[in-house]
Amino acid sequence: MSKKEYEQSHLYKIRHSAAHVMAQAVLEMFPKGKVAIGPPIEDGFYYDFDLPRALTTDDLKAIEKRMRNIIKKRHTFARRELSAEEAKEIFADQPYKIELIEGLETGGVDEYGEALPAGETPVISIYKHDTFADLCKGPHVENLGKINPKAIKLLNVAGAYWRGDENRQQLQRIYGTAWEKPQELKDYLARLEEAKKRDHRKLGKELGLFSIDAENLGGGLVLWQPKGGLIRHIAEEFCKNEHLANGYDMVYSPHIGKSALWETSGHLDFYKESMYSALDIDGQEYYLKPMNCPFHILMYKNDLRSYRDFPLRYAEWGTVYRYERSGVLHGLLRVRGFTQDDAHHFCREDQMPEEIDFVLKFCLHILRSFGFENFHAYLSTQPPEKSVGEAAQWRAAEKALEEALQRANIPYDVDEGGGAFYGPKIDLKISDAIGREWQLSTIQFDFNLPERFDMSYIGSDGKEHRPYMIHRALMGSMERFFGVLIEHFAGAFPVWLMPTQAMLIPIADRHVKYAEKVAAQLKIAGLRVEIDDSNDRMGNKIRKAQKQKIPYMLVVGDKEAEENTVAIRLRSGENLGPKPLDEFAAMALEAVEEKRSV
RNA sequence: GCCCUUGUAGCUCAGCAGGUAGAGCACUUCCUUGGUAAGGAAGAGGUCACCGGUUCAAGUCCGGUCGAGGGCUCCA
Repeated sequence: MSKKEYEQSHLYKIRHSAAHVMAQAVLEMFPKGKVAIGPPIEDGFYYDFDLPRALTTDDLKAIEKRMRNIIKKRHTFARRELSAEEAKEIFADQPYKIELIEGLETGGVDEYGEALPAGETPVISIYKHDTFADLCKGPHVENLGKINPKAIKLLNVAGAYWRGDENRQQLQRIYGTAWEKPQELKDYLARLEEAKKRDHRKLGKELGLFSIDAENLGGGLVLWQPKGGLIRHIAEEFCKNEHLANGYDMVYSPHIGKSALWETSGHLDFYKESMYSALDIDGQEYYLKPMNCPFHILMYKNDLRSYRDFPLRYAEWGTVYRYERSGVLHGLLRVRGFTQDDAHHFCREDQMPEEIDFVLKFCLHILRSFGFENFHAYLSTQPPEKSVGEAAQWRAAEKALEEALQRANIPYDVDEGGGAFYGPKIDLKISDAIGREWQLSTIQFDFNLPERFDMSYIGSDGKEHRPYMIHRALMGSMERFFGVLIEHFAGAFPVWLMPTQAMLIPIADRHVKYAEKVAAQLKIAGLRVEIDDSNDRMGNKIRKAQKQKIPYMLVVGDKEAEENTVAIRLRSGENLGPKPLDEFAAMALEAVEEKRSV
């Protein structure tokens, strides 16, 4: 369902109406409470309140109960349009509503304070049910009988700033969810449970993939433990080889650079709040790099460039450091130090469409190799205010991006005016195994840096020209990519990525010798194999391997040792029975080759 | 950074009218040699995040600091 369709849907009305009911319930409990705004959101709704005290989980339960009682009375929703004066009278003791009404009065914003499309004048309307009237443009259900009291639930309370501005009043936001049928609510709650089980922070700990030691090391700084490190190594090796096979040059650059570099690039003007403070080296200021581009540009400028050199593709697994406010750090998904699979393309204008086509295809190839199949792109075009570069350049670049998306047959939305000041871009989001979207890849034009660094090449006309520059990251950052990968596969990675691909499970001590022989052979065949020679019974060895999500469990006992076989159990629980060793090796290697799971 | 919640053994958690720390799993050792998700026993492991206060006495109450979780804002 698209955003537009959602806003037309019955479900949207249910949620919007549930938000009003919640506001009524809260005001009944806190007559002096102030209400802010309460829109439907994906999967539910929220409402912001300014209350005399902090809400507890018991309050949530009480509010929820009250909501059910209100709903059962099946009040009808009545819409009424009114003048600003009258609205101000009605909401005289609701300062947030007054502010919204004033916004509507002067025009340009809707009742949530969001900017309206030019030329649209807002109509002031209220919706009233029972004792509660709210400034609202609707739509709502006709009456509360349309809401199933068993299909709503309040989820949590969180802080939120009035109008998202941290300098203004902080409000209490209650999040709730509402559905048409109780079963849908149940399914939704089950999805939340499933998401919790897949949480990469939990799995990262359980599977020994990575750790973050905020106390001793620092928040947002990731330690890749051996198993996670191995997965990263395999992923990087694959990707780097693909890059080399596709016309990229692999480059390396240092982690710091002189302040002059960042002045030229403009980062110290526009990006300083995301950069760490300067290091003093022999009286000179150096900065930790938040981006790799200036380095690649210096590499470009190291030589006189000819139009014949293009396209030039510099790729680097570049580790960058960006200041993120402590409250936003989140596992691997939001960190302070991370490694981008970064690259910069330099080309001529006439090559640009082809270059975009290439990079998008290459990007999809990489993502598909890791098991992502569903993509959604967002094309962001020139912002209406302040941007660099000529309009013709922007149009040509936007056209190239859009046509590449069409050729690649990727569904996309256009975010008019959503581009950065320095160029249009494509952000590519992937959907994971349980339907959540994650942004990984970005392909972005840059009309700014070539100018700032005065980059040039000699064209066929013998004159100097400015090259086109394209930034791109496919996996985005290794950290975020890994986090998404963990959640996508719930830790059960495809065989080629598993740190341990097969666990040998000797039934008794006397079978360890045979297991060692088998392990040695499988290692020679190129598989990553371990032996569980612990004192546990077979059942527990299987349990341990299963919990580690090891794809193949190879049970060996008297029978197997005698017949030179292994009894194969898959992590799916399927038991394939005894198979000759080379048959197993061929089977596992095929799964590796095809980047399949089991 | 801000608001709410929160911080006890490697992990998951109990301990609560304030009276000198507990369980399960994991770990070590021993017994057991067992055919597809937990065999048994013993042992070791914690200055209850840190600093300060109240008290005869603080894991437990109060204040501060440092972390974590859910959000806001932002983003690879």
